[in-house]
Amino acid sequence: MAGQQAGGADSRSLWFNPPDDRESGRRPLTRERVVAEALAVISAEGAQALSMRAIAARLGVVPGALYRHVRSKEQLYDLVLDAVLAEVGCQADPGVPWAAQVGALARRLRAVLENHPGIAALLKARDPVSPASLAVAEAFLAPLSAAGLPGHRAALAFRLVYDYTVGFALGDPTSPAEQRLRDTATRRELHAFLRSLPADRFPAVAAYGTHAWADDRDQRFNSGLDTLFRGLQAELGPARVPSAAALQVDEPQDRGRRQGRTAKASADGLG
Amino acid sequence: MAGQQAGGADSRSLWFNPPDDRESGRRPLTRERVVAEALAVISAEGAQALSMRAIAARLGVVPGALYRHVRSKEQLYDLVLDAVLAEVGCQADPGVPWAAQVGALARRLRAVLENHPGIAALLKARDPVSPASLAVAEAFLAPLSAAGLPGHRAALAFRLVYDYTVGFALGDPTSPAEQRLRDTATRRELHAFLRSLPADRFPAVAAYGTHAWADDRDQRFNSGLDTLFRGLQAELGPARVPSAAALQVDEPQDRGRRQGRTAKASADGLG
DNA sequence: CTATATAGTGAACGACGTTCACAGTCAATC
DNA sequence: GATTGACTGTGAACGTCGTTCACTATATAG
Repeated sequence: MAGQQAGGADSRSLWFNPPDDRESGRRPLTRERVVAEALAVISAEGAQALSMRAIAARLGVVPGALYRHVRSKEQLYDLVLDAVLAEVGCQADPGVPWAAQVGALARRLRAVLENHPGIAALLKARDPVSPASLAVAEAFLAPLSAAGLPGHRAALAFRLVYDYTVGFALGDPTSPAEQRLRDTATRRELHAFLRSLPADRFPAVAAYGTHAWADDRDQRFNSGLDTLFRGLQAELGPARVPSAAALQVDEPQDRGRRQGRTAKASADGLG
Repeated sequence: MAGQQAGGADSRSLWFNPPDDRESGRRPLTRERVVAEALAVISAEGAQALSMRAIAARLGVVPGALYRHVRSKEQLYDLVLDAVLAEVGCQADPGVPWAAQVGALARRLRAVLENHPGIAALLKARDPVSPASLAVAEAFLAPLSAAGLPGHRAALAFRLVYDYTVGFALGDPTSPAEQRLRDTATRRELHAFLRSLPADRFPAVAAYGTHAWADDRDQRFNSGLDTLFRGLQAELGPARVPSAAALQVDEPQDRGRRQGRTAKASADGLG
């Protein structure tokens, strides 16, 4: 909404349209622009490189100017987190089994978090209750409770999947440690080191350790989600356990239970 | 390696044991003392309050002096992480079912992490391969593979439980956000806020949200662990499958196992 | 045209990690 | 016993950070 005060400037000098505000110039600062630039810094150089001075420099402004639009760096963190979480699309397709819905959401959440390196740490450390975070929570809770989990259980299941996803995204693939593992040589070195461990003291690590540290992240994440869903499914009833590998394109299972138990849960106070 | 140069000092003067260093005096700095003081700062004021200058002040020393014993704050982080992980007792009781072993270990890990506020974030962000972290990995992997999970699966299961535990500990109960939730008034406020959400946009959050944010942490952690174990059990097969593959490990490995300095040397190598 | 609100400036403050020339101390050597 | 030399700790500095504050420029209202 902050667009067009350009008219005033135009009327002032007919001859010379200053190269102006069109794309980069003197466009006035707004909170949105500050947050957007913060996101740009994070995407480009990671959250640990986010400094007030860097943002100010990119905006062609002196550091102190930012404090007209943002109370503190802490508040900026909250705004940034909300903006990032808003990038998770929260529309769901109710025609699809619960595990597929929740799985797709978790995958989107992980993708968004890993596109903003270092943001997961902030998210976990602050855990703000913001509009976007509520939308995410709703998107998780709806299919879980529609699947038949009573309210309390649905909330626990949500936190389980959410904590796992954020926790996973924290081991961020652009961190120096993970980056080094991308290099085949260091990977070989790590393998060799792990295998060289004394077999009487670290037998399992020596044997399987390489999978635990160097395996493909996608596979690890999806496998974890599958295990998690199997556990939730078992909780849901001894019915059928869907083969979880292909949950993204599964056949519809049973629909029409949406809005089962909404009324009940409002009865229980806090435990 | 750094222990006992005291012998030399003793032999030097038979008559007079200088009142000295007994408790506080001029005792020389060592890497261990620096790390220990760092742990003390973290336990007392959290990891975000850990500064070189704070450690130096507590040790009655000028900041630059620390750099004689520690290359950088980064290296100090690695040393601190190893020291913290070493506090997780890794001796297992092979007589109990795998889920009990893994569960007990995960609970100990969480307890240790939450006793050092803010440490989980460092652990996740750095994920060092240190002596103590190898010991923890071994303690997780052994019962899992002994339970019949083939090596690859055991490694994935270990990472799943480990990532969940560390991720959970990250939402640290001493953080300002969680601390505020301890206060009944703010809790009521949060409840009221959640229930006041537009029921057409956030029905599930309005109904069950309070469990997701304000429920007891212990209950949440244990419930998550249970769900997780159910998932792993399902993966293990409806009946226990005694896979002959990895059973060498279910023999008690090393009962008198003091978790010693064995692999310590290699820690210095990777800093 | 003047008065007022406001967005941005420039300079500073204190805390941080880190470096470096120097001084103090002790063991071994000449 | 004096000299050397290796270390350990000192004091002061550098550059960066978040944040504050008195100021100036600007744009609108009366």
